[in-house]
Amino acid sequence: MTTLTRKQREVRDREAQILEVARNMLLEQGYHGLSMDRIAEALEYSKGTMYQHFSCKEEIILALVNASLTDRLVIFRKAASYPSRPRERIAAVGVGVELFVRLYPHHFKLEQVLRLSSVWEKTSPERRQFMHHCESQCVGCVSGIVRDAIAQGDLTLPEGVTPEQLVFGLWSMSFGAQTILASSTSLVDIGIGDPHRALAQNQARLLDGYGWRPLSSEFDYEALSERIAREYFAKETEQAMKLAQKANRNSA
Amino acid sequence: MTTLTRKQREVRDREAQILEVARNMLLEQGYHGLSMDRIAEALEYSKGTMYQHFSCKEEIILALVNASLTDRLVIFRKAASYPSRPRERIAAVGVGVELFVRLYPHHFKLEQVLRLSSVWEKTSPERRQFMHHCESQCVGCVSGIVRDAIAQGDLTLPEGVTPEQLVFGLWSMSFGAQTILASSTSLVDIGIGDPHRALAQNQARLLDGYGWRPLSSEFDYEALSERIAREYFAKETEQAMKLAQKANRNSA
DNA sequence: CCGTATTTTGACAAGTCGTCATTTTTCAAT
DNA sequence: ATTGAAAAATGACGACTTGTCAAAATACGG
Repeated sequence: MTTLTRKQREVRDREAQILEVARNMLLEQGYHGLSMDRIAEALEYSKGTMYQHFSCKEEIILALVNASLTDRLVIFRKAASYPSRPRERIAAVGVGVELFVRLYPHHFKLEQVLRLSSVWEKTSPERRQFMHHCESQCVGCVSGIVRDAIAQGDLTLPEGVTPEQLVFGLWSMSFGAQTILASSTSLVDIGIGDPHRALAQNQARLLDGYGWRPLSSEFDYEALSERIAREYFAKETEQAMKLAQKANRNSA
Repeated sequence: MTTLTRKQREVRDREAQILEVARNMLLEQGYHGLSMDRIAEALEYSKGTMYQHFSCKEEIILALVNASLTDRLVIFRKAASYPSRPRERIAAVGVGVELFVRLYPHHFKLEQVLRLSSVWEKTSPERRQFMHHCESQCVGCVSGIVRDAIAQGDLTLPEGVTPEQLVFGLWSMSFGAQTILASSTSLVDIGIGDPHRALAQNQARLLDGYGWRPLSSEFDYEALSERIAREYFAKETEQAMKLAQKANRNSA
């Protein structure tokens, strides 16, 4: 397996370096702050070499997004395998998403850039496909849980409503909230003190609205989430903690 | 009132022309397709003149967004004044948003661009403030309805849940769905045939989840929405129809 | 008709991206 | 070691940005 020549290893490492530098540039200086010249300068390579790794800067952005999306899928799969009633497995997905957001605080900013048509259109079919794969697998994880709930009699969807429609509800709410969060300075002004909590509660209420049992009033939702985070996602939670501490230290 | 010199009128008209040209450019060629040079060329003015109207292209984008946002606020206010039970007034807001989306199909694409930090940061405080004003007024409209519902006994929010939190739920879901819609080619692949309908139903279920009466099962939600669109928003609906026809003609 | 005030202009500086002919490096075969 | 062909790295270049500003064109009151 490890039959990579020194050259090949060098190339692979450099790719990682490019992504690392690009991520920081994007984070610190936004989309316009990302420039091929400056990445090359930072790594002490020429611009031409950069273009041997990525055909344009949009490809770098998509590569970054795909990297976090890969990890998100791992989290989704683990959450969907949480050995419990479907309603609790959905809660585990919610916990997973929150952990993901904490582990990749930049992800939604990048995804936002990527969704611009003039950025998206420059990306390669290969990377696009990979992204779509990750996305549809994530949707599939959740709709699988929905189907299990129906099979077990915990949930009955009305005529004409598909599991995917319900998943779309959770997805759009989560995506919307995270995007607003990532790009809005002042959510507190409007009266939302703890947006993550608000999101979790709203999602729970959406499921309640579909009559998915047990209803959020029938069990301690917060306690469950906390337990899932602490026990089932122990490793990820710890990692997120460390990252938060590091961020604190840097800002201090 | 009409004490504008010919010169002043010229200037005002030109501003409208700039926005018109810029909107089409953005729509047809995306963010990267918008260039000051090309706007100037299209209007047969020099670039310098453009910069007398807008200090940068980001300002143009925000001006466009503010224009549609102004109309959105009008729609929200009208919807909130729908003379009926709060639950139906909320439905009217939903109808209003859908009409808005149809009247300004470009709005969410532009808002998406605007939310990029590197775009937002270049805009002027005056225009930012105007946008925030529109947004908080819209949120205020909806939270007013929520408060009315509580006062009338149709809705009881649990301890620690504010009306704004519920509004955040509706907002994030709507925003998320519209953004996904505006930037995703293939929602059908995932199994969402009619996203607008799916959104409306999910929002209704969210309110059901909070126990806001009458529940969506207790009245014909679709019929109500249709009636509101046809009767209460007659003018706007007709306008949207015309726009759709025009779009069809153009694509044919 | 004149002189000032305002508006318009487009050449310019500084900065992008992506290309591609040259140069440099690598490495297997001698 | 030496060679020479293949692969990789380079950076000057063309074509594009945005935003500025001295100079030219225009407007307009007296």
